[in-house]
Amino acid sequence: MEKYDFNAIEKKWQDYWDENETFHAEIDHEKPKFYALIEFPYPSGQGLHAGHPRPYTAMDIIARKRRMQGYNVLFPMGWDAFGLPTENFAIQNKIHPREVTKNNVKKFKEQCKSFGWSFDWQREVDTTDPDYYKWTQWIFLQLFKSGLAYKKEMAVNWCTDCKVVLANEEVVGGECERCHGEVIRKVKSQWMLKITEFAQELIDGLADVDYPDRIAQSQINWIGRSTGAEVDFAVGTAGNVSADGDVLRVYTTRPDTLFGSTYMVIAPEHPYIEKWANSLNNIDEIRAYADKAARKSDFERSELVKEKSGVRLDGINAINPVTEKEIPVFVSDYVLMSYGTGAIMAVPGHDQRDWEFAKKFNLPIVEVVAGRDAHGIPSNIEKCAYEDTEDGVMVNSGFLNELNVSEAKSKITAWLKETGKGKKKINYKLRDWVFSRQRYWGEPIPVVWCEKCGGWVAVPEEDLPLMLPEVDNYMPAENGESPLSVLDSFINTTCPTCGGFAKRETDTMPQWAGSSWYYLRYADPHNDKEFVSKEALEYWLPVDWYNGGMEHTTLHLLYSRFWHKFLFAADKVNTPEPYLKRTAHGMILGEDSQKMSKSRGNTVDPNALVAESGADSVRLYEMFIGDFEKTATWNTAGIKGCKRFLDRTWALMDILVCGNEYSEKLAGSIHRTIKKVSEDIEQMKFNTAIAAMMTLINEIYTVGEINKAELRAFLILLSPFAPHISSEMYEMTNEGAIHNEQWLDFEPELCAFDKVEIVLQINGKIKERMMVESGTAQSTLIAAAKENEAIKAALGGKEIIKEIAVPDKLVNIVVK
RNA sequence: GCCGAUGUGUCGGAAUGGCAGACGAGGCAGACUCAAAAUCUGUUGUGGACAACCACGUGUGGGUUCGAGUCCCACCAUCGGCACCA
Repeated sequence: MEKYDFNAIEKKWQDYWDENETFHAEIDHEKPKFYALIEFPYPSGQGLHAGHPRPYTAMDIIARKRRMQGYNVLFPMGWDAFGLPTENFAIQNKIHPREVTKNNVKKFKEQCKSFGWSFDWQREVDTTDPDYYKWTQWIFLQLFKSGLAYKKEMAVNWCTDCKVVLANEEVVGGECERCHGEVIRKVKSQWMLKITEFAQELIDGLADVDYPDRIAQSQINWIGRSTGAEVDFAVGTAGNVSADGDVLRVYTTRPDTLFGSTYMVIAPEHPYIEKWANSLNNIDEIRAYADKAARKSDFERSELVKEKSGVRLDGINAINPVTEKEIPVFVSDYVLMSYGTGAIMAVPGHDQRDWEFAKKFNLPIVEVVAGRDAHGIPSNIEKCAYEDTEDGVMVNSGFLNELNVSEAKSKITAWLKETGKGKKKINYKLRDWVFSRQRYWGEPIPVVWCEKCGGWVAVPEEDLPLMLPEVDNYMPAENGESPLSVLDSFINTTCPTCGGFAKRETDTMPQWAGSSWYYLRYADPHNDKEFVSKEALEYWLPVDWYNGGMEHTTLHLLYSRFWHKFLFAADKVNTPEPYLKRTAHGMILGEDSQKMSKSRGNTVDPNALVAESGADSVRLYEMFIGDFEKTATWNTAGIKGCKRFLDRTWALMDILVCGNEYSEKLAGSIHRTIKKVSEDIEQMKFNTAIAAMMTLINEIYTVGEINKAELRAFLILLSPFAPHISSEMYEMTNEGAIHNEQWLDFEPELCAFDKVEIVLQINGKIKERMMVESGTAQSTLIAAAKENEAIKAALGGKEIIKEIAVPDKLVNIVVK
C-alpha cells in the first residue's frame, strides 16, 4: 500500500462534494429536519485562526452524523461582515470596505473548503449584501412602527479615538472594546431599541430551551430582575421640609430597612441638582463634582473609586417617611443614573457601600436588623454592614419590630401603598439597546426627519434597501457624526408622507443588527419578496442546535432572542424562541497559555497546518485537544499523534481480509466503540470519542487483521471526524459513497465483556484481583473473595464487620 | 469588591462515589538502517527494596462514607466576566 497522500485525497473529495452539492439541503417533508448552526465569522484580513475550526468541526461532526441518521440537515455558513476592522483597514489603505470584505470573504471561503466542513454553500449569506441588509432594515422598520425604536438624548459612552458611541456592553475595562481608546460619557441623541419591554419574556423563555446552566444564568444575571419598592422622600430647604412638597423617588430592594435610612444619595447626573440649584449654598462645588464624575464611564466609577467620595447638597434635606426625621442628601458617583431612579435611600447599617460612605462622612449608622452571620457570630454594625436577609429580626423599626426580613418587606410595602408614599416595584438591570453608530460600514437606518410632519418618518418598505451611498472618505466627520452626514445628495430627500422636504438619518446600525436574525435568512436566503417564507420557517425553524463562543452568550444571544421574540409577537415567525439548544466551546489559547493575538505573536495559522498534515489531522487534533467546553492550550506537536492515527488507519488496507460479519475477536470492541462514539458525540465529548477509536485501532493491530465488515464500521465511525480519508477508503472497499451510509447501531449485550476483573479490598485497600463471569451475584463474589488465598492471609482471623460487593467492580471486606 | 469557572504525571488530558493517570505527546531502552527520518516492540507517577512487595500520591486543611479526584464546609491559587445594581 502506498503512503497516504492526504493532499490528493482531500482535494479529490472536496471537489466531489462541491460538484455533487452533497450537502445542499432542500425542504423535504419525507424526512425529519435538523438545523445545525455555528456563529458565522467576521471575515478579518488575517483569515481563519486556530479558534475557528474547533466549533466548526464540532458542528460538522454532529451534522454529518445526523445526515447518516436519516435527517435532512441544514448546516449553513455566512459572513458577519460589517464592522470596524474592515472600515479601519479601508481608511488606512484607501480601499472601499466592500472590496476589503470581498477579498476577505474569498479567502475565508477557500480556507473553509480546505477543512472539508459540510456547509451548504448555496445558502451563504453576507450581512453587507444589499439583498441581505434590505431585510435588516425591514426588521428595524417593524420595530420602529411598533414604537420599539425611538430616539433619545442620553449620556452614552463615547470613544475618544473611534469617535463613536458604544453600547455599555461594548466598553471593556473602561476602554473601547475595539480600539482600547479612552471612553468618556457624552450626551447625544441616539436610536434606542426597547429590549427592556421583553425583559420578563427573555427570562421566562429560558425555561423552554436547552441551554447549559452557566449560559441561562448569564442571561438571567444580565437582565437582573429584582423585586423591591419605590419610596418617595419629601425634600425641601433644610429645616423647613414640607411633607406635601417636592419628592425624591428612590428604588430599593430592601424596603424593610427604611427605618435605618439616615441619609440619601443621588447620582451626579440627577436633575434635582439643577432643580434645587437656587437653594444650594455650595452649588459650584456640587457642579464641579458632577462634571468630573460625568466624564468617567460607569465602569471607572464603579471599579477605580476605592474610597467613597461625594458632596452634601448643603441647603436641602429630605424626610424619612417612617421616622419623619430630616436627613441630609448627598451626591456621589457610586450611585448610577442608569439604574433604578438614580437616587437611593442610604442604609449604612445594612449596605456595605452605604456603610463606607457613612464612616467617611461621619453619618449616623442605625441598626434595624439584628442577627447572626454564616459563622454564627452576632451582627455588629460598628464593624461592618449586616447584609444577611435569611437570619435576623427587625429592631429600632417601629411597627416592624420583631418581624423577620421577609415579613417586614411585605408589611412595609403594604404600608407604603396605603399611605401613598411608595409601591412595590419589579426592576430590571437591563437597559435599552443603543442602536446608533456614527460610522460608514453599517446598515443605513431607514428613516427621514420631516419638519412638516413633525418627526421621524419611516422610509417605505418598497424603497428598501436604502443603499449605503458611495463616499470619498470613510472616517467619521469631525463632529463625530457619520461620514454620511456630509453627503447632501444622501441627506436631502422628500418625506414619504407629505412629499415635502426631509432629511435622512445618517447614523448606521451596529454590527449586532445583521447577526440578530441571520439564522432566519439561512432558511430562505434568496427570497426577494419576504425576509423568509412561511414555508421555510415552518419547516426549518427553530434552530435545533446552536454552538458558539462563551463571549457571545450574553450580548449576541440576548439581542437575537429579543428580535426573535419581537418577530414572534408581530406574527412574523412561528416559534417563541430561535434556538432550541445552545452550547458553548472553550477558547483556544496560544502555546504560551495566553489569549492568541497578533500583538503577542502567538497566533497559529490553521491552514499552514492543513497544508503540512492534512485537514483530517487538524480536524482530529482540534477535537482531541481537550474538553470541548473548556479552554484549551494549543500544542502543535499534538497533531503528530492524530496524523499517526490516520496513517495507521490507511495502513489497515494492508491487513484487510474477507468477511461480511464482525469476527469474534473484534465484535465486542466494535460494538463498544459504536456505543462510546455515538454517545460522546451527543455530549460533545469528542476527545474521548477519538480516544475510543484509537483504542480500537490498537486492538485491531493486536489481532493482526481486519475484515471488510469491520473496516466498514470503523470508517463510518471515523467519517464525521475525518471525512476525506474515510470517504476514500470506503470507496476502495465498498459500493457507493460513505455519506449515504446509515449510522451504526450497537447491541448492548454485545458491548458487555464476558469476564471482568474484580478488585478485592480489605478496609478499602486493594489486596488482590480475580477474574469472574460478568454479572456474578454479590453473594457469590463475597464467597469467592473469602476463598482467595491472599485475602485469607490478609484477614488472618480478624473480626469481619462488614462485607460490600459491587457487581463487576469490587469486593471490600471491613475488619477490626 | 462581586459573579462564574478551573486546580490530576514532564505536557495535553481520562475517570455513573468503586483499580487514579484511559488516549495522545514527550522521555528512556531495543529492532530495522551504513546512518538518519519514518515505522515497529518494550518501558515510563513519586520514594524505598535485587525482588515479590511496601509506603505515598488528584491545590491546602477539615468532614461525610466500607470506599472521595468526584459529595459537604473552610481556605489558597489561577483564569474569565462585571454594571459598587441599592
